[in-house]
Amino acid sequence: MYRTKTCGELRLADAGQTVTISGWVQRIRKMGGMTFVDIRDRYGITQVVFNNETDATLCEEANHLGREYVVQITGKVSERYAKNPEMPTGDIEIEASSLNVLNRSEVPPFTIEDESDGGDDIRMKYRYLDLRRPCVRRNLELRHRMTMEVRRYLDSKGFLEIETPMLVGSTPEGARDFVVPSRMNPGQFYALPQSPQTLKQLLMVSGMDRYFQIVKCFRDEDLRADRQPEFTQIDCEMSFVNQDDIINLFEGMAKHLFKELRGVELTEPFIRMPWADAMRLYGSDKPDLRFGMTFVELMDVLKGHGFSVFDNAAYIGGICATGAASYTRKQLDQLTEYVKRPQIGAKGMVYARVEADGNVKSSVDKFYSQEVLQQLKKAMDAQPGDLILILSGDDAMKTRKQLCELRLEMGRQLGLRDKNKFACLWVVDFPMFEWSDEEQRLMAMHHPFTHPKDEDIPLLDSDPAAVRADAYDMVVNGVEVGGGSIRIHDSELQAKMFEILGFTPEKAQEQFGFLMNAFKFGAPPHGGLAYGLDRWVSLFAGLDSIRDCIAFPKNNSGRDVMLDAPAALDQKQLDELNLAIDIRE
RNA sequence: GGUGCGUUAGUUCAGUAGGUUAGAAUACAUGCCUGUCACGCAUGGGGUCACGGGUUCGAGUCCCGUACGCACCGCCA
Repeated sequence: MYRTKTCGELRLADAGQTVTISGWVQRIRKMGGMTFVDIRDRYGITQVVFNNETDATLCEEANHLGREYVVQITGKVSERYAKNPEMPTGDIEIEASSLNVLNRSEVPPFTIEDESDGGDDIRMKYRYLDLRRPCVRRNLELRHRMTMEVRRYLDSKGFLEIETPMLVGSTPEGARDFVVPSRMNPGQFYALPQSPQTLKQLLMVSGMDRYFQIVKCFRDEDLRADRQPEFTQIDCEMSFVNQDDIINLFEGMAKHLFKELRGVELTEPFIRMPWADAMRLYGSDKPDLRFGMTFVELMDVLKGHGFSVFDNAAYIGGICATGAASYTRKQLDQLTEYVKRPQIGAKGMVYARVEADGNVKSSVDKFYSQEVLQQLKKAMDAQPGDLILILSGDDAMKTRKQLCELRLEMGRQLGLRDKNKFACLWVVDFPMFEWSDEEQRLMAMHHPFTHPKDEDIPLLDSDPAAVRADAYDMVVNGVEVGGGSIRIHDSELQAKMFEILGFTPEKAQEQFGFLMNAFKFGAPPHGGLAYGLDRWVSLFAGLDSIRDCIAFPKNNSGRDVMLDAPAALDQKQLDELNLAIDIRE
């Protein structure tokens, strides 16, 4: 038997017992005649004491242990002379009577403790050591608890967990596919699923009624802190439901997760904000509602006073930063530089302070009378001590996105984006299509299986860009944590959708014939939603990157530096797969 | 495809205006130490300053390029 107790469970009440523990050497403290060794396992750290007077040979052995040695220790649990209130096991120690080195360790490339890692590169190369650090391990424990709660919740609602294949066909719409060559079908390729979207719809045609799957999805696109090429979705689909049914059920799940995993009771229904409002008030389809600072349109107030930048602008929008009138000229210049960065692209920024006496002092005073500035103050609902920041531009949507970046930055600077505060909402009524400059055609904003709003179906022919969809995203703290839609279940409407998206009937049949055929055999009305598991865990754990809650993530370049993947194939493998490599410049 | 920041001891970092032999902490090794828990003290080993080129009498330091890492834009139905 390797152990009778773990390193996290012994307490004062256990004193007097003889126990055996196994674990890794965290740290050794040699005091001369006695030696303390901290032993770590997944459950905690327990101090073992070796005493020269009790057993000189054993104590000498302990002196030659190294960090991360794997050891098995038997001894008597005893109350410490000097207790450590910082440790859960700090009241006791084990007086060692035997020491068994189960495995030695080289000196690790970085010390295994919360405060230090070797930097991202070395952490990932030695990820198995990184995962020994409690702060990283806790993220995986949270992830486990979340998947368990998801299964518990969905099972209680009658969902069936059904697996769908990882080797599927490539689809043209959406992200790039990862492809897998078929040895038995020379020159042909599988693709890894970007999501089980069409398969889960087919399960609805099958009458499965309620499906879910905690499933890996694959997208061959560039990475970000919140984007990995393989990521995990909590993928769900339901039959005989409308948008409200789905939103209510999954809002319930979100509240269940908040309660069970964060101890946060969310009693109010989540706000349901039309996409158009989100864009108008926050300049984003995933607004961070932890703070206000909503946009106010100022064209009526500020145009026509001789300030040509505003007079020529199609859109002028302002935000009011409460209490920020004390911002210095330098801070304001830095903000201006921030919004002028190429990634944001604003031309400039105008600011106005509301002073203690109620007067407004702006960066464009020479164009505006105090009377007009008072109108500005009123429009912004600004109080003495507040700071008004204004952006303008030719293109309302682009300017709103710039203002959105400014709002988020101000929120950050004013400490309004507290990781322990949560603001949840649904963004609903997304547009059905968006124009792609690159492809010179309309693209599905959500995906091509999304049902248009019934009242907008007549517009499909006359004004497709104005059609709204039965699509919805859940947004928490400015993060899109999930999204879904009611699907089309009528093969004719689906065919029409492909037509608008620029598919010929032949192409549509070739790519999605299996789905449209299935719809001819009694497809029920259905819809669903997918939550991003990695993003939920990151949100609850307060992580900056989803990498930290994935056991073995890819780096910024999509590489696994531990496995050194991807890598070239040898010629024999290429031959078997009928592949030739031709790398272009 | 693009922008920004970074790369100095095993690790985390400092390195002044371009000037002798590149420092600190920590880790590691050895010794001392019987109540430590970031123990302490002493001694010691450890560096192709990412790589290549350039400017200069002289480059860790300035310039150009490359590689790698991170963040972001594009992209992500």
